[in-house]
Amino acid sequence: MLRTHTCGELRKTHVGQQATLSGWVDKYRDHAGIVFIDLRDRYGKTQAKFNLEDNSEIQREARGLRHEDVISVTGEVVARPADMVNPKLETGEIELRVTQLTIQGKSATPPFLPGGSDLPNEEIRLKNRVVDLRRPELQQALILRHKFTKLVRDYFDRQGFLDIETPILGRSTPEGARDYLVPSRVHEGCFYALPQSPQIFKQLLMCAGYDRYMQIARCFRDEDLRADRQPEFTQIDVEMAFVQQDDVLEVIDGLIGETLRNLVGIEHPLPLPRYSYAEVMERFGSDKPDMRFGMELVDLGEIAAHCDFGVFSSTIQSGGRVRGLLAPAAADKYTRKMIDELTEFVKDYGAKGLAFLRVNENGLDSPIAKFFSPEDQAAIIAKFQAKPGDLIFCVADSFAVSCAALSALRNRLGRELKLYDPRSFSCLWVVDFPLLHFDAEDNRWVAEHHPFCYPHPDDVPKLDTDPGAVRAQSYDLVVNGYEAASGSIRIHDSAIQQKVFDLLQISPEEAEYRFGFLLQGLRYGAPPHGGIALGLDRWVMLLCGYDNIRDVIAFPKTQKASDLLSGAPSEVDFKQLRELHIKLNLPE
RNA sequence: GGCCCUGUAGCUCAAUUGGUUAGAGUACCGGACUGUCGAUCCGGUGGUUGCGGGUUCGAGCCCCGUCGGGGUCGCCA
Repeated sequence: MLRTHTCGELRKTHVGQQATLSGWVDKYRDHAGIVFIDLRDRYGKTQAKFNLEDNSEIQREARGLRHEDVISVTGEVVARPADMVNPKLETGEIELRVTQLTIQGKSATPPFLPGGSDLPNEEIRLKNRVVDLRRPELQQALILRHKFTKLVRDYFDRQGFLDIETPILGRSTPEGARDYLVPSRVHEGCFYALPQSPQIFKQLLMCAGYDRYMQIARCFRDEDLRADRQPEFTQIDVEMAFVQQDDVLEVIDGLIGETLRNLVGIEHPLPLPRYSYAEVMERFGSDKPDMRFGMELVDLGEIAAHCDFGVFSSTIQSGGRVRGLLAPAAADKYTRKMIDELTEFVKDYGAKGLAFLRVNENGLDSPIAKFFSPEDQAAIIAKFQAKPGDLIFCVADSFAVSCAALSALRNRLGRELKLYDPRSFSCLWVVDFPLLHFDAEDNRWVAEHHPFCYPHPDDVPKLDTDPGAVRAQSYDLVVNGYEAASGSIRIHDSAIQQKVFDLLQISPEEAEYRFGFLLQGLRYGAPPHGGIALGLDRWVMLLCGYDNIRDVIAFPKTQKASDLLSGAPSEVDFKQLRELHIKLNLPE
């Protein structure tokens, strides 16, 4: 071994022992007669000391060491003089008095220093990912990711789940996200699709009798990226047979409890609270509300309907909603200019404007206050339970727009007003999603989750009469405002499946052509089953307290889905294309 | 596809708002220094201001286009 200990390991108890450490030169301090090297590996840092009197040859060599050189050093672990202890280092009570030095790998001048305080921009970091990955923050994130996946596998193993792999090269299925396609050499003109999720395969495994399945599965979706979305990402994929919705939620409750307890030391109350989709949309305007703080939406419909403010009253008349939220003690914190900025912000979500009301000792102070009678002003204050110094924002629009605008505003205000501890966790289930929504553009019903999602038993009759009111047996796990998992009970009854296909305007022939292999699986004795998938990258991001998943992925892609390190995607040889029967037809 | 932010030395940033030779810290190179830990001190190298046009006596700064990076809306069953 080229080391006897790691760079995070040595303590006062090792004093007097011989030790060999290997690692990267994090910092060097050259005093001519004495040279200090902070040697770094993923376990920590240890100071190596090269004294002229100990060995002049090695000491001279040490003076040539530079950042990121890889070296091995051997010597005696010695206690530092009391006034030379470095409390910032775990190993700060000792140092290694070096008598042997091997330069294992000299480094070219690095583009930036992993130990530096100024972080370069992300483009530089991604192009030089090897250097970036040496940063302790990134190393800790990947270590936590490992601990999480291990905890997940152990948890499901204890519960009797089998880890089974499913194909990466699959069949393109319609609906859902855009597929990544892989051309077939053997089958001219045919393509595989990379899985958006192992959805159909895990259902087939249920039909095949593997009644508890889990997999940490890579998924691919060719859609635009976000801070929490990569084109390839990892799901903790779970499916269970002979279960109902409560059974799935219970298993996941246990996993979440164990995860938060073991990885971040938080006892989250269990079972996780459950809210209906209708309730969270009404109270928070979002199907993934951040419950670390309150600031619930308040309905002003009654007052708006009869007030003199035309924007409000006409919205109510045309079937829209007037709702608002209260920013506590924010009246002085938001100047008119800042409120104008918030108005622009909500316009991104379709709102046409943002009304605001400052609450003071005398009532409401606002350009629109004059439209409200003293009684209505008092009623508004009462509804919001407003106190002097508070600031009320209102949006008048369709239900959908008021939800989108106010929930975005709520998240922003919660963050800006520091209404919650960013290290805290708030997890909840959202259940009873609608099964379908009507796509006005295409003039048809579209599955909210996916076409195999079982309707709520009480709502099955409504499939014929009022499809929009049918609830699904589907559920999302929401953590700090992120969709952290999503799943459903699946249809295993071919008559109901047919009914859903009918609503989705998928003909029997088309269904057979597109999902024949699933329908065939369901035909030969299908058990009731359901499952869920957790977004692994998002979970690790949340556990780390980060706000983008690139910092928990070793080699992530940019917003344009390219890998700046390897240069993917790239052009390929004409020969490769010819073998695949592909002719390029590029835009001008 | 839309909107917003961004690109100046290897890296992090500045440049008195259009004005002379684009600066600083750090890294790198050379020198001094035997207890530093953001070592210190002295000196030095380093720039097609992402790229291409335009306006102007004059552009890092203004305009148009384009490329890269980030955020977001649409999109993501």
